[in-house]
Amino acid sequence: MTTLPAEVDCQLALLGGVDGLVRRLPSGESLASASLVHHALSEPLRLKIAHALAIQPLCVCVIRDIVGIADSKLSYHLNQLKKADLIVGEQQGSWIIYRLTPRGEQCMAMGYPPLE
Amino acid sequence: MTTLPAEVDCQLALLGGVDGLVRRLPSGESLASASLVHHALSEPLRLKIAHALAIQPLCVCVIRDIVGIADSKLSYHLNQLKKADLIVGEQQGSWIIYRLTPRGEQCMAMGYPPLE
DNA sequence: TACAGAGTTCAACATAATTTGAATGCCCAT
DNA sequence: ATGGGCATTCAAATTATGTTGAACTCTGTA
Repeated sequence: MTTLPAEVDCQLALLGGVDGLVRRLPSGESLASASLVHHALSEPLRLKIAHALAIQPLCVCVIRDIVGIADSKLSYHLNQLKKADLIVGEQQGSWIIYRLTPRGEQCMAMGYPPLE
Repeated sequence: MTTLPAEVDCQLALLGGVDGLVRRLPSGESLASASLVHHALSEPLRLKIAHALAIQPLCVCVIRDIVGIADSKLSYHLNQLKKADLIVGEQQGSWIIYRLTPRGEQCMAMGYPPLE
């Protein structure tokens, strides 16, 4: 009598048991960094903003027209995207123009997640 | 005097203004569905579990050994991944074996997000 | 039937994320 | 140097999410 289902036990043995499998997983830092990106895009509002910026750079007032929310709320969400290094804002005259960072471009270009 | 920064205004005009840009964005449903996936993977713990299941199907007790958390907490997070349609559990004898769904496979295979 | 192992569920609690509106900062034209 | 437009910041209130441990379900076995 084994202590695990055969299907699991057998494949796991080939990897070197639980330890072997664990060694093939991304590091804690990689997981933490990746989960920050997921978190930033886990709000439909922020995802929409990211998609809009994937089309072209935009100033805050146009983004506001696109998503239809109050300024302070928008600032909050732009900040979340900034913290994940997906967007940056650059002052131009009295406007601030947001655009995707290189990382943001890469992320948006992957077409992730795949459609259902 | 324009009411928008030239860079933004000019490109926006080519798309048909704000309306034109909005028409090129994913639908509300697409955004909602995509954000569910991001949300499910926005916790390092859940992301780790997804990576482990990308290597091979596993029963709950092995997943517990991998992530080192209490049963009830693990159940909660497995359930979050299930709700996003990334994993499924199948009873086999006294164990439940979790594996990635086709959608989960697709997502994990994309190597998203790209490394910093 | 009764028991043990494998997982889940539940409700109470703790923590974290989001919303709101008022106050503020910055830039530019007058 | 004042005013108006554009945008951010802050603290308070709300809501969403995650954690905990005890109770429960289900399966296989004696």
